[in-house]
Amino acid sequence: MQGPRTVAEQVANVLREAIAGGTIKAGTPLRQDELAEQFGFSRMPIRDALRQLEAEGIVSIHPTKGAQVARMDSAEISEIYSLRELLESEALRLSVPNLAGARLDEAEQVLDQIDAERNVGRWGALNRAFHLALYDACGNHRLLALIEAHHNAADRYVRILLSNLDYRSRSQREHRDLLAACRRRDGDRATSILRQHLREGRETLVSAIREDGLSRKS
Amino acid sequence: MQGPRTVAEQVANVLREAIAGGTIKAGTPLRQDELAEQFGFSRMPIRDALRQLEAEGIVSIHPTKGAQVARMDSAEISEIYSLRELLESEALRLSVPNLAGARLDEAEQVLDQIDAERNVGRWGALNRAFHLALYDACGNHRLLALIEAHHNAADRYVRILLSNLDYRSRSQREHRDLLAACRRRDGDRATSILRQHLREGRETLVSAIREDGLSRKS
DNA sequence: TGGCGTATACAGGCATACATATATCCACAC
DNA sequence: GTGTGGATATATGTATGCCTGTATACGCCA
Repeated sequence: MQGPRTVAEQVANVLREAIAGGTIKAGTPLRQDELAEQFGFSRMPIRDALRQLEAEGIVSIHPTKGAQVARMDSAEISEIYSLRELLESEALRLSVPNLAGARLDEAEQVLDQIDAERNVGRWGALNRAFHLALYDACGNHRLLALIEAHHNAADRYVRILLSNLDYRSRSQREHRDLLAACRRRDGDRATSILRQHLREGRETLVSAIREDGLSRKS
Repeated sequence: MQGPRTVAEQVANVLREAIAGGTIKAGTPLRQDELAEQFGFSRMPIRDALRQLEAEGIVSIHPTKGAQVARMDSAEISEIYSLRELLESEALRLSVPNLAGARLDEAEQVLDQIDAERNVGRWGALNRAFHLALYDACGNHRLLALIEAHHNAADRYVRILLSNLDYRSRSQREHRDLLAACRRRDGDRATSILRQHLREGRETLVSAIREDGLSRKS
């Protein structure tokens, strides 16, 4: 696994992280000239990067009007969480019977890291790593790719969730319950916990967005 | 609804149709300057078009190695059909209670068009139109977008299916059964028919690909 | 004779330059 | 004073050229 081979990929990675971390807010116009100057490259690789991010649903591009960080209202958040529930419960169901013990140990280590991690910015990535580790043995690469894409799309909102300490500790309890069910090879129980986990995440997030007025459509 | 606003979109549409229709076979390298000369434009909009098609999973791009029409082996076809089963049965389940009678009439007209249509190239689009009409009232735009994306990705293989007259007549019978269940608002029966419909499609396609040796991985 | 290194050719990534579309603002007419 | 039309500015879309990386083939050395 080697790093990005093209400038466009590097730019896409930096922008994705900046957007997920909240450095660049939703609705911010992403001007090609501006970004090109900031990154020290020409507009071409920036164009490629923006197209890639558009495909990931992180930015939206309108011809001749340019790109901006995709705005999401609570309805879209809700849609993404519904899809996560559908996709991830299926992946988990397929994965549990094939999950190697080593993979479960890895997942547990990730949970310990989350408990120990003090840098808020890392929680999003660790949270994703935990979930993906459990689905890894599902045997459907495209399903995994879809799940990862939806994690990316919702990442900056998940980080809002995780910055809430109450939610975070409850989330960790559910994570450990989920892991235990996987160790028992109890796929039904595991998917049930996962669905509940995601439903709570959606509800917490939607109400947080509603009251903070983060929701605005273009 | 206006046509493509940029050259890149036009090129992407033409390439997508050419690939879906079998004019450009799987594994064919898509060279930028070659396509640029054929289309009469420069390489830049062709690059943009290829990036977009890559995002749709129709072509695969490797840095410094260029783009080629994505090869799919029977395992990937199988993955796509599993995802279609998951996504479309959920969409149908959500949609059935809200389906307007007018939408069902439209779907029925599409079925009549399929029976009447003699141009094989049109069947793929009509088949997609029928399915999407049934899911239209599911209320989740992202789910619909995912379903449409998977239809595009598998389109050229679905056309192989539909060129088989036996499969096509059986498919039409299932389509009409499906429509009838929707009219009765019997969501459970409808999703059951849909799952069976997709499973048969997958099996027919996988065995057809296996014996025709269409499957080769890069 | 076989394997490794180098050279050459080809294709894609990136930069620079030019064209075009859209939005905004100002002026003029009603 | 308001509305409309045109001009201008700005940002994106497109064209072209150069550079770099990779693959392949040939030659040399072991």
